[in-house]
Amino acid sequence: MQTKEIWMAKLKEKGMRITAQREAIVDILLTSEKALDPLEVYDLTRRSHPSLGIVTVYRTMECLEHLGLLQKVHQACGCNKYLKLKAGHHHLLICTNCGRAVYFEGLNFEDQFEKVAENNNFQLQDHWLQLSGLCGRCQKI
Amino acid sequence: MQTKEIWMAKLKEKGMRITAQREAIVDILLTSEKALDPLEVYDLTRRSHPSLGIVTVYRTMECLEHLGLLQKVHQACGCNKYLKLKAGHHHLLICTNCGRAVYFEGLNFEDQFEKVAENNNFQLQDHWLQLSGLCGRCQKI
DNA sequence: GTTGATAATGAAAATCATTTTCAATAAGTA
DNA sequence: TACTTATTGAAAATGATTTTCATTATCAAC
Ligand SMILES: [Mn+2]
Ligand SMILES: [Mn+2]
Ligand SMILES: [Zn+2]
Ligand SMILES: [Zn+2]
Repeated sequence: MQTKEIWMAKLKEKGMRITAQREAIVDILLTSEKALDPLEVYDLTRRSHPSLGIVTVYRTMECLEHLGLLQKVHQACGCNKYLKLKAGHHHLLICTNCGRAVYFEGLNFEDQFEKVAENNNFQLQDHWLQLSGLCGRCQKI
Repeated sequence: MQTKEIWMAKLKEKGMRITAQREAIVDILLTSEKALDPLEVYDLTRRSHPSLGIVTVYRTMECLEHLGLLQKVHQACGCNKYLKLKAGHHHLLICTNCGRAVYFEGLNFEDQFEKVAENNNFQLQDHWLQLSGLCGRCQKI
């Protein structure tokens, strides 16, 4: 099953209807290599679906976030950008020039985080790690 | 020299004037154990300075950020909160219940971050690490 | 395939946070 | 003290997001 089919199935599962607008928005989000904000999604989606309203973009993205398919990404350029979520435990590497986002794994700092929390009398719940730099393409420019 | 004196001196250094409003806002920011957004600073400062306008809070906080005295903190509850900056390289541990923020040091992952970036053909520029959990006081409630 | 209940849509209005404008005021230097 | 000019706060402007609501479209039941 393709990712898009999985996403649409999840929508259906929750009793939501499959509409042309939702399909178009999902297409954009699944294709994008970088996190997008609602206005960016709106502009990109309108190329193929000019009558789309931005309200529908807001509603659809919020809904996809609740379904665990999109996640919010915080960057210097804004905290209202969303990226398709990858299953499992990962962290992000983001290009400061073009915004390309890459999930990476392999680092495991949990124990050290636990120790720091303990030292400070905190009960650790979560952690947030994000790397930023220039992606391959953007280094050459 | 007290921290407040250092802050006021930095303002003066940049040709800015010392006003009662700025002093009151700085008092609140230096006293707070957690990151605050402009509206919170406004409410807290108005207790001692009821005629204060919120525009002045926005302007003062932006200015303190540019001076490197405040930093923006990103949290689930909002990305417009500011915390007094600590000199040197630190990371934050934030209570998800009360917002208390603690700087910690001692962890050094730079080499591993470098390696991850390299593996992904990125030129590393920065990293962002933040831990969250329940602080000592909030665990007991 | 029709029908009907109701979820979804988009335009417009409302709301909320932040920024800009501007006349009055206050800080700090001479 | 007098003067220059940065600062202030009210009000207006802006920009992003949310709400409202009449219309339309989906999809399950016939
Ligand atoms: Mn991790
Ligand atoms: Mn670090
Ligand atoms: Zn790039
Ligand atoms: Zn706490």
